[in-house]
Amino acid sequence: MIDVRDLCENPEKFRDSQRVRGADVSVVDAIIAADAERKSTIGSFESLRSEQKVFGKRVAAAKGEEKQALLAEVKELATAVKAASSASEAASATADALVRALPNLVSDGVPAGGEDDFIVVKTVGTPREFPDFEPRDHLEIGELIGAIDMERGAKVSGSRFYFLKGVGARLEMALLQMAMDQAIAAGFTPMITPTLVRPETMAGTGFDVKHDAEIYRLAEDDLYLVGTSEVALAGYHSDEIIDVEEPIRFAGWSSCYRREAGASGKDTRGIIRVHQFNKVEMFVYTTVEKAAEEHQRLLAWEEEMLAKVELPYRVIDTAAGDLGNSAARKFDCEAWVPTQSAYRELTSTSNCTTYQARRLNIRERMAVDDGGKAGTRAVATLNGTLATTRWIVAILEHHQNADGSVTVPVALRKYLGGLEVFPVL
RNA sequence: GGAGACGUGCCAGAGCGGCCGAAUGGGCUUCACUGCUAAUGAAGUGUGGGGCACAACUCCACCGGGAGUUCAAAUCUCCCCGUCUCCGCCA
Repeated sequence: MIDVRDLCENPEKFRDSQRVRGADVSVVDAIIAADAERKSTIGSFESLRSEQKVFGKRVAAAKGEEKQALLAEVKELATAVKAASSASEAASATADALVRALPNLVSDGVPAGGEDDFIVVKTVGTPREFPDFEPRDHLEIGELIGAIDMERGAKVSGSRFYFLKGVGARLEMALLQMAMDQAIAAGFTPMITPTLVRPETMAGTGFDVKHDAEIYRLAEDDLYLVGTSEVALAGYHSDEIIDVEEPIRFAGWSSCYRREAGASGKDTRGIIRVHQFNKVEMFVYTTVEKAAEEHQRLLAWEEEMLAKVELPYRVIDTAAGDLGNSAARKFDCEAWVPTQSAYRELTSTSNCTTYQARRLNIRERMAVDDGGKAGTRAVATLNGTLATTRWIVAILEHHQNADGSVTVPVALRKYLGGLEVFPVL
């Protein structure tokens, strides 16, 4: 969530942010009003409560008849306190709900508009031409080399489920391992995270547990399957005061689960859009001041991975309306998928500034000059993809040969026992 | 799955209806002492929120989380979460 004090002091900044997102501007004023109401109800509760406490001391000191008289008198006050208390709780809850529903303040420079209004930051490499043969799509190749079995995935688990088999399974492990190794070399702490989390953790990361159709729920246990290890990694330091003098960098390895509820009919072929996949995700806790430059670093690490698998790609600066609630800015790396003649998202890195940290109550201690009191403030969080199952799509298609075999990118070979080609079976 | 114990501040650990935001010890910070280190002494040392100038000051809330009893709850009751111990069961 955002900083309410900031919002009350600079409402126009937040209205602008809502505008570029194409979101409702009036909520800004609704929040200001709700916050004023919250303050006024807290004020009346506190003065009544204070009065009650003073009275309570007199009751404790008194004896016999005098005590009985005081008790009779204070009972009325007690009901008034109770009423004021519930009024202030209700007002706080209302204000809180409004604030939590407000998406993050969009960073300066983010293009306005929706999904199609992104800016291409740069394009790296050139899409491969296929002058000598008609390229096969990743599923056709995957079946030829015995890497992907969609049919049996559907038989066992339903649509959008699959088996990775043989070189397919090996490729995925190689990819993720290479991502982990790169992260570790860069100073990240490797993490294998829970994939079922509590509602508070889900909500803290910015997901709406009740309404988000993407989330798998285990109603019986009130647990939620994560769509990314970001959720668990953000929750890791919840309700803590941490030291982010040096950025805390985690590389999370986990399976990810997505219902893909709004995507029926979209990307139905192959493993480009599936209910379950694996991912290595970078997650960073840092200061607000350092967040933007860290964001660039995350992007650079993603590009380093893309270079290793030798794929042409472009980087886009996602438009405000397509940011999601938590992000203030988001860069996607999209690799060229030959049979679709399109760039498809392989990585996504978001700067969530203090949005997630506020929801999850993750703070840092501020520096003090002399022996005075040290305050706290929310940290910034960022995340970015290093590798996912979807990368297999681009790798198989881009590196395919005329006979259906696939040349293994050089950097991956050492993770595949030196294998240079995935042969047709 | 069954039985029980516990959950307090940075840590350890008291408190078990009002005198408790919370003893005591350790840690940490500052100051003093000291040739340096150590030792010793003194003071300070939570978070969030309201009033107010986001100062001083003052008030309110917080003793795992939530609900309740009471004029009053860290302290009593209930629910949830977590930790530990024992028994059973099982990859």
